[in-house]
Amino acid sequence: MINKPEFSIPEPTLRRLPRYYNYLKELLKSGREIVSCTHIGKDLDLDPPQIRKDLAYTGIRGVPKVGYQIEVLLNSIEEFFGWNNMDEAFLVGVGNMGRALIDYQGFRRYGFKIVAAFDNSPDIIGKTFGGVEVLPLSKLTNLCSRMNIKIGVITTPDHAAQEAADMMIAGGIIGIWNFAPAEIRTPEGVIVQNENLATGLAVLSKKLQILKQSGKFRQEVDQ
Amino acid sequence: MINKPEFSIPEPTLRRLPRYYNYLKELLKSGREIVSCTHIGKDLDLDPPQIRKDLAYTGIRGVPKVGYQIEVLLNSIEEFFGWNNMDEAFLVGVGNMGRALIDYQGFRRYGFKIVAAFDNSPDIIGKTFGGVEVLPLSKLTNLCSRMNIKIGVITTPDHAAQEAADMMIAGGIIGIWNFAPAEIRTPEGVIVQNENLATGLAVLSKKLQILKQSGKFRQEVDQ
DNA sequence: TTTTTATCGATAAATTTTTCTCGATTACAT
DNA sequence: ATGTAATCGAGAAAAATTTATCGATAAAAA
Ligand SMILES: NC(=O)c1ccc[n+]([C@@H]2O[C@H](COP(=O)([O-])OP(=O)(O)OC[C@H]3O[C@@H](n4cnc5c(N)ncnc54)[C@H](O)[C@@H]3O)[C@@H](O)[C@H]2O)c1
Ligand SMILES: NC(=O)c1ccc[n+]([C@@H]2O[C@H](COP(=O)([O-])OP(=O)(O)OC[C@H]3O[C@@H](n4cnc5c(N)ncnc54)[C@H](O)[C@@H]3O)[C@@H](O)[C@H]2O)c1
Repeated sequence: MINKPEFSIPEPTLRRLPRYYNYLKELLKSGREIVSCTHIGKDLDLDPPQIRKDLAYTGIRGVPKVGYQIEVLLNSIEEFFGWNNMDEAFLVGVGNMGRALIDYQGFRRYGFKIVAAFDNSPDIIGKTFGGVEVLPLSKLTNLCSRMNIKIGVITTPDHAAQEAADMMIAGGIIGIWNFAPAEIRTPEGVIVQNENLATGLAVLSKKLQILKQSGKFRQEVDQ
Repeated sequence: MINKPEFSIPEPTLRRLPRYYNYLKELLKSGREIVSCTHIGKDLDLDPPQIRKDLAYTGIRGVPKVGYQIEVLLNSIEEFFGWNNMDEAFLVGVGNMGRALIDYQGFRRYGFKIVAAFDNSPDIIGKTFGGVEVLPLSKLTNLCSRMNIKIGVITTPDHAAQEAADMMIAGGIIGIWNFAPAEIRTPEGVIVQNENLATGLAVLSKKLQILKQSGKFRQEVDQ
């Protein structure tokens, strides 16, 4: 890897934490107030020491023989990710996927909200989805810097992804959540998070292939 | 990890391969016929030896000083994943995300096709999206086993995910691609691939947070 | 009160994954 | 032809991550 930031938190840990969060949120809802790593491990099919280590990254401490208070744990994860202060984002490409993301309220929990959407199709410009009006692409860069938006979501067709990224970066965006299966070139200091759904599909189908060949093995898998 | 199948292929490799594939497909389109790992590494910001090792898992061999023939490489990856023979899948929960997936033709490339969709809402049952008619849930299990479907996609609300999974499994499904951020309990021999989008979002926002604090670092990130 | 048991934190060991090294191979230039 | 440079494959080394171990602690039981 040529470009590797100084990251003290292991990325696998970073990826597991939201899962714990969801799980704990449900657990709290179900009436439980305290939980141990052993218990979590059983439900999530993970090793308790790993869970303990992951949770420790958020700064939390458990009590021997007892475990963790779920509410405190949830707060600790929220704090760790900074989900308390909302990140406002722009989205480019209001097709099927774009609309799904705009409509979806579930990301609020993670301090994430799409506040404006852009498209180049006259058929879509002017329409409103989930309370967000679709604006012409030409307004993207300017509005972006005026509103001081730092996160952009790309849901354009693949061939338009680079162009969308360029406009976002020109507007001051430094974090791009890219759903197009396309490589985006960006200057230093811009983070691209590729959300390539085909990856999960490929992993699943390969595992299935192996399963079919070599006799049954066990379930469970993360993203 | 309690349940760990005998997997000879590293999962990170499995996750990088579709990315190579997309990239190489574009490269071929652009007129290039041969490529070296050094070249790929520059575009994808990965180390050449790693790429070489990843590609070797598909059984391909390169030529020193030259590299790989892109077309052969693409075939090798297709073969490796078995993308040549189509996997037919069922989908449950025809909301925003479900419709996006049904409409999307891009997964054909990976030997994946949604052939039937199910919902419990009378408003949606009977409608057609992307040539796929929405059927009532009650028909799922039976049709599933009759058509010998092995892969199911869950895009229901979180609270309905387990129920959907149970019906799928009753119908003989052994691979579940789950978009609901919920834990699904399955019997042994069923593979669950969780596609939790919040994971990517959390990783992005955490990296951004670190970036903002500790001065600029570099871009690039995979899913 | 004392013993037993579950769980924690810290650290060590094992495993997995990435990165490096080096000899071999091939194209291209001299 | 011969030498040079780019790239490969295989295996070693390094780094990261996961898993195991162990003493400490607190709750519950005896
Ligand atoms: N739909 C899915 O399930 C799915 C799955 C995996 C990946 N993706 C990827 O997500 C992206 C969007 O997919 P989709 O299904 O929503 O596609 P879509 O065709 O439904 O939507 C694309 C939208 O982008 C707009 N657009 C086109 N060119 C543009 C440009 N230059 N600038 C701004 N907007 C532009 C179009 O007007 C349209 O509204 C694609 O890259 C696709 O590969 C989608
Ligand atoms: N939309 C997004 O961008 C997004 C992002 C991340 C995760 N998700 C997850 O994907 C899932 C679907 O999201 P969505 O935005 O498409 O929701 P949605 O509300 O648009 O669609 C849900 C669909 O499921 C159907 N449904 C409800 N109960 C059902 C049941 N018991 N059996 C079968 N069908 C049932 C509903 O009729 C509806 O058509 C949710 O779990 C959500 O958390 C969505």
